[in-house]
Amino acid sequence: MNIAISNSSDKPIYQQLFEQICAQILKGELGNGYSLPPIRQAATELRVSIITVKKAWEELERLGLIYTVTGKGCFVAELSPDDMLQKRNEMILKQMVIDTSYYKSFGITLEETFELLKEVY
Amino acid sequence: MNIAISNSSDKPIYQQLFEQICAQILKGELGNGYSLPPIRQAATELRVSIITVKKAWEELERLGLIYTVTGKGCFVAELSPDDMLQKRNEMILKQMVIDTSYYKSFGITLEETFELLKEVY
Amino acid sequence: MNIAISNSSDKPIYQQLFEQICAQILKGELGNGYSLPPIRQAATELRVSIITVKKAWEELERLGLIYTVTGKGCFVAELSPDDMLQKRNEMILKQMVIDTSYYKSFGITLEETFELLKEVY
Amino acid sequence: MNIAISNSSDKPIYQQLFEQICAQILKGELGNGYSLPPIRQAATELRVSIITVKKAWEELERLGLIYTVTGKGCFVAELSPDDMLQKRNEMILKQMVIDTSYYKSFGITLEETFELLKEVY
DNA sequence: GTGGTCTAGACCACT
DNA sequence: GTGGTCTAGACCACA
Repeated sequence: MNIAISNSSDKPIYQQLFEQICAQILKGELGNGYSLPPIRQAATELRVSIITVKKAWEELERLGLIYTVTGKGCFVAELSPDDMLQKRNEMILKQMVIDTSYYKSFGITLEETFELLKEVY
Repeated sequence: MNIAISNSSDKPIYQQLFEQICAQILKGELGNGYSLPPIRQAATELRVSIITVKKAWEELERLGLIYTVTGKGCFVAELSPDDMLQKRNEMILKQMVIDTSYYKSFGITLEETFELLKEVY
Repeated sequence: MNIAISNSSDKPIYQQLFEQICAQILKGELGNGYSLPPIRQAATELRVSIITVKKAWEELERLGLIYTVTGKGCFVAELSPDDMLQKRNEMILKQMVIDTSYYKSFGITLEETFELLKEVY
Repeated sequence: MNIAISNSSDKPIYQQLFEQICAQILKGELGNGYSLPPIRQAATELRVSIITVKKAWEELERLGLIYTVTGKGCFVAELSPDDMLQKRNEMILKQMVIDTSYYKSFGITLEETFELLKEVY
């Protein structure tokens, strides 16, 4: 578990939690069947409420990235590398549709967007 | 004034207003010195609160895109095409830094990002 | 709003809330655009926590039965009678698959199930 | 003993155990006087806790489907085919009352329920 | 010990 | 006033 929480961010804490673990799973950093820390322990370590952790975990479960077994813990779902790549692109695309609609509202072309993107990377 | 407000969007209404007018100005659609409609009129037409319109106008003024003449109204600032292009890129870049940090958290490369971006456009 | 909460039930409160409002919407008792009571008011009236109401509302929104507008309230989505009927059957079928797997584990036939069902109705 | 345990199910494990053995007894698959495996052995084979098995066995005994002879083991009670059929229907009916109350909350008729039931079977 | 749920009260952004 | 979020502490069922 390597999570960074920012209180000053405009993103809700549970969202930050969700995104970071989601990214780690889809990067393959947390192997299949990996056991996530107990929500209470995670809450204490990250200095957030149990409910906040739970909300992030629930979203992960809804996406099929983890599964929880009552009384035992939460575990990373077993996904093939292909599944993971596809799910990763799905998530990024979904966000990209929103992001680009903003860029496009300024009348920017795809090529110009590429140019700016290169600067940022 | 050609504005589309969406209640179902997760963006606040004043932000939607701000972004759309901002884009129109920087695309050159609203010429120098163009007079924005009075706040009350805009609020009525768009069926939003006066406060909401005020907030959007204030943000535009803060960026130097419009200026207010008390008792007369709000007008589009006089910007050269170069100024507009630069300001446009500034605004897009600023947002792009945030957007790409999300993409990068998944370990995606610049090339892969290009690929996905093409799909979206 | 005509909701009955039971603390002794084995179902979580937010689930009871969700199911009852869901049923009322799909029965057409709450017309399109009907404004749900503010979560705080609902919480007070039903003597439950804000968070509990919120959780039920979230589930309703996830199913597309209501939509929330920050600062304004929550409203019943606009669904055609056909949409409602289909969604109703979807929900019942989903539960029925679980229920019948239990019946079938006893080796009961469809006809015998009908007989018992008649008794219950 | 032919039992399938699912961790991903929302039903507690002891409940799954209970239901499956119960069904097997009432289907007549486990004859009168059949000796259930010792708790420890069952726990090992099914990879569950002894406590979990114990809980399931207790529930079976409470219903009079098995009886324990201290120091010897647990045995399937002697029931006539009629007793078994009646007990089976009792158990199914009890669950059906709960299940149908959910269906009925959507305003569905008995006939419509039949239709959906046919699809599921 | 684990997850599942709930409460009461709080602060913030938006309209 | 509305929804959105968060905390701290609590009780329960399950393994």
